[in-house]
Amino acid sequence: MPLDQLSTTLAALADPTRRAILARLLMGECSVTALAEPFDMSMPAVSKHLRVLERAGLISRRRDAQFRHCRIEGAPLKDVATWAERYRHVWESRLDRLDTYLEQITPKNEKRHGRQSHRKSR
Amino acid sequence: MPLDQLSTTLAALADPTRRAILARLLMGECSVTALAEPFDMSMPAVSKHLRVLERAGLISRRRDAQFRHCRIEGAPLKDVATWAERYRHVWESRLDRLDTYLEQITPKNEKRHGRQSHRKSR
DNA sequence: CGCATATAAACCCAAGTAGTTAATTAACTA
DNA sequence: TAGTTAATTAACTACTTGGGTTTATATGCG
Repeated sequence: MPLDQLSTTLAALADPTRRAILARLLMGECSVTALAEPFDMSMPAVSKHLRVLERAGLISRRRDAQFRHCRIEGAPLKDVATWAERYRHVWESRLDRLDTYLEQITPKNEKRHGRQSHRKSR
Repeated sequence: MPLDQLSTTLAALADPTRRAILARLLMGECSVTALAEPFDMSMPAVSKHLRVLERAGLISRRRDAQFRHCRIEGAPLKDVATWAERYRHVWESRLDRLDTYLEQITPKNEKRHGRQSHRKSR
């Protein structure tokens, strides 16, 4: 039930066809037919993917005669990058145990971080 | 249909509950019960979210007595950040090149059809 | 052993998604 | 005006997902 913007964006990106469409749009605007060409898929299927991308704000469309030209929009991608950056230290640190990281920010706490009062027995 | 790793990761992240779980794990390892506490949701529901996160490689679990401690894993998040970086110039360049391209194919009396205008004088 | 706690598994259900083909709208062209 | 092309909408099927309950399993303790 992704109601928030970031969830909508990530859901839209969680499909290889849609990411391929975005990659194609990196080269410039494109009509729907041209976008559909690389895929072994009917036009309506591509059209639905485009609607998902548009709803997520990842593309915009404009009419040009009988064509609809699609264009990539960067803002939601920036949100994704910004969100992921929060976790940079997780993949950059060589720590085997995040406990060590925790101790850096809460030095006096010897307990585990759960709020339950059970003590470990080993 | 996400068979590839990145699609699986993005699908797992496209849920606010699961992102909240990851944010919580940023503070350190945590039992399932402690992770579930902030959510108005049954334990099995949380357990399912954890399974999705684990399948995506975003967390790992270890048994500790009757507890399962969850730990965040950074590698898939790095993949997301790396993927998004490909599009950095899209959100940083304010689409100068695409504007130029647009002007080539449509004279300046064309009308925007949908969203906010990215047209700017520069 | 018997009970409590922690978590997972199995099953149901409603809603969403991804694809299809067929029909429809919109715009150009002759 | 009719015909062609571009793209979307409609109607349908199959599958997945996120939630719920209920049941099962594993561990620790008295």
